[in-house]
Amino acid sequence: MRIVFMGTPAVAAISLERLLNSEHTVAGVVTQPDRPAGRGQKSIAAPVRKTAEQHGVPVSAPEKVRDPAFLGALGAWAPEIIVVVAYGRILPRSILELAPHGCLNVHYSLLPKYRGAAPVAWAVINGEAKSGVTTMHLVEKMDAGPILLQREIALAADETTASLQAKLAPVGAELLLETLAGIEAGTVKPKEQDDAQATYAPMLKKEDGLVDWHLPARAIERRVRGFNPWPTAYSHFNGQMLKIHRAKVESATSAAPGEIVRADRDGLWVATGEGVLGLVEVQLENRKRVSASEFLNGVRIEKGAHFGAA
RNA sequence: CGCGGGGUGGAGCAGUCUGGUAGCUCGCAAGGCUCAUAACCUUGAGGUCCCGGGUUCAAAUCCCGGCCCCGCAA
Repeated sequence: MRIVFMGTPAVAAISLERLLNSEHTVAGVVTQPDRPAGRGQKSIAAPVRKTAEQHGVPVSAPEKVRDPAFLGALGAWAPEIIVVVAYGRILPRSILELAPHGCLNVHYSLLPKYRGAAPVAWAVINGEAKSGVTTMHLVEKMDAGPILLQREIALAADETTASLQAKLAPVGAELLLETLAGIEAGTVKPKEQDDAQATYAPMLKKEDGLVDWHLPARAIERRVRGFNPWPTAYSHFNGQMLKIHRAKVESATSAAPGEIVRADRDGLWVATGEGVLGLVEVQLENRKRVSASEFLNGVRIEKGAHFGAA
């Protein structure tokens, strides 16, 4: 089929790569404009743009998706179907209805669960045993379109958003091809979602990473994994921000949430609302990430020291 | 020119403002103690204080230039 691909981050680039290596024709690619990023002010190109350019596929990166010039170019590519993978923008009806087969979306959850911007992270945060990928037709309501194909995947006990993302990306690329083949053959039948079963996975914010020590240790540990690689779980120690990259759970406790109950070669143990959280790998602001024992080598822990109060 | 922090024995850090014998925790080596131990005690090895200039009687510390790392913000 003749396809226009819309996407932005690395996960999307993997699907695009797969499409480019298939029998389908990618007529054009749409991605987010390069934005100044990084420590200096360097303009960083989105992964999808890099992939497209490596393959010599024309790229459009409109500031506004309703820009008439862009819509004209999109129409000129004459797609039979538009494939959308983590593009990062709500598409207007004019685009949803532009191609004969409409817009096909790859969503990284088992819809109707986890509709929204951060389905992978929330699946980890909520301690789900399984997640997956869903392909569906885009409609105007967020992630509510009819489902085409779906595939499950089990989460590991130490799953992070980063690791799950990495697992899901190739599965999504594969499911995308299957879906396209099914559409061509007329064998996949759209199935309406049961809206009553829908749950939402809102976009994460920087502040979400701030650890609430009143939560149970196991909940905090899941958040540490869910917020990896972004925004990263963090707390405050001696007035400085301390990121928590990895942690583990221990049961017993009898101290105020946030208080350091033990600091030895086994790690840095902090009391929570329920149970004790062992910090395994941390990073003080402006410092490199280090193991708990290395961190403790350089800090002096006073009796009653605690996390939380900045 | 987005804001800011940092580069000190193998690791993590203090010391830099108020120049003058390089310090702490850990690791490592040797010895001791112990039924025993990642425990404890003693001793020891190990450092171009990122690089290059400058100021000074004297620079980890002050000044100029460079390289590298990191946090914030995007």
